[in-house]
Amino acid sequence: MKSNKSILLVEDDPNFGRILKDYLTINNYEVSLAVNGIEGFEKFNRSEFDLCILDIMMPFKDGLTLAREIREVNDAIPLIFLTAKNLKDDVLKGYKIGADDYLTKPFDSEILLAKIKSILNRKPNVNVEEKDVFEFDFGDFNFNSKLRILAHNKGESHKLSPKENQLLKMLVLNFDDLLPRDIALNKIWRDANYFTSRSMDVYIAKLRKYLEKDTSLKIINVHGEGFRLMQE
Amino acid sequence: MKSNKSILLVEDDPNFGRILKDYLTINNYEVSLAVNGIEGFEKFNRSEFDLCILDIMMPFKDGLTLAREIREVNDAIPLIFLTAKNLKDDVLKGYKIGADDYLTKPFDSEILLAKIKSILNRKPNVNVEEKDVFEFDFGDFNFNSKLRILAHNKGESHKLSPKENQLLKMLVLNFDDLLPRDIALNKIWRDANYFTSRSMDVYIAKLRKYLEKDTSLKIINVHGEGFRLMQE
DNA sequence: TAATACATTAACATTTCGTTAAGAAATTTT
DNA sequence: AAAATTTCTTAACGAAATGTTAATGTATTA
Repeated sequence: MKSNKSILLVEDDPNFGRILKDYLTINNYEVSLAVNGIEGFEKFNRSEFDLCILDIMMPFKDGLTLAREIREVNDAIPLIFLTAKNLKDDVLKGYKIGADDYLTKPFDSEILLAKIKSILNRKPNVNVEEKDVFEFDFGDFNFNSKLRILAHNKGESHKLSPKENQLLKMLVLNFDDLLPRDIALNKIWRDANYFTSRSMDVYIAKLRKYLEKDTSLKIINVHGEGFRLMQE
Repeated sequence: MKSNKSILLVEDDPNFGRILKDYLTINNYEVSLAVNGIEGFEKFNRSEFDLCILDIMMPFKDGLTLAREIREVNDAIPLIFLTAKNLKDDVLKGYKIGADDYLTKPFDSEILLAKIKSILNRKPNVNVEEKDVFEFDFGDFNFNSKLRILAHNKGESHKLSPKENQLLKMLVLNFDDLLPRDIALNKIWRDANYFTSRSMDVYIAKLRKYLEKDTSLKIINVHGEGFRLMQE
């Protein structure tokens, strides 16, 4: 029975890190401890984790930067931040990156445990089936979302910016179907409001410009709902 | 921005409740405020919410008891608890019931907002239950209510507005049967009065115009009752 | 036939979208 | 670390889509 969930703990204070690791281990989690953001990211890439607990204040690479890097690779894994008391800004930045929760040090270990359980219980591994496809052919294009390259059959290639890339990928994954605005906004911009919505429109316009080399492809708007990439 | 999420807020302090409700409303949530657990449970059962924020300390029926009742009916809806001081026991009880998060009063409103967004953005909790049917064939038409397209077999497609779309969907779901006026009004216009009724008439007229490409289809009026989509 | 309910068109108000451009912010190059 | 480049956000504004209401006429019922 390997039901033990594994946790990546990144904490620069060795004493505190050790104690916390032991506490979590006693409570049947498999814990990997890294002492800074750089080591944290290496460990993250080397194995699979169910949850990350990141101290925000760390030398070399802080927890927020690490979180951004992790999010680029994995947009689903739950993140919990540890922050010194009253650093509201850090907390909000954390949520903006896509944190699931935060705790202000010093915190109660039982509560951390409850949070971990709560977070892990509600996510029975959502993205299991979603094997990460990153190359697509549609219309006259070949699109590699890992290299962020959109190549036209008989034309030059185009490098895509991160946002262009994510948006196009979501459109392609929903080819001929609706990509709801809110879903794209919450996934790519991590917030759905007037401004992010305007920003998304700008990116739709950019993508339309790229795609117009194949006139059979269209990104059409469904008013009030979202966009649909289709071929006529 | 449409598709506002709705929140049930249960808080016995009327001043605080009012302020919090207003704050959330400004931030585009639809908030229903209840002043105690009893009223909270009634409201919960009367309509659909995306999230509940429950004060723990309340007269008559406290937040934890209310949460247990809610969980009996709905084991997925996110719950956030508000607790007065650091009443660790309450917090742990809350998580045991299946809370998603908690905040200790006084708390920062921006952080509450970030938490709400974080919880609501990991969406797949909500729509797991019923896969919505959204494609219909009737007469010479194919109707896709997700893309809001009404396509004629040998003719062009028609884009439908949200209200046209909802109304046609209700008619189709009641094909050959009566669609009562107030049912449609309450569902689509969220209110049944003289003006919404006139507006519905306008939309019935629009739909009739679309459907007249297939002369066998009719939307007939049942005087004083409603409408009936039928094929003769 | 009077009262009520329904049908249709058109004018208007509101919301959402598309696009360009300016300038922040981040990243890369020098 | 300064400069150049790329990426992203925000503003502005016109265009398009949507929704409401008024006005007027027609059908149904009592």
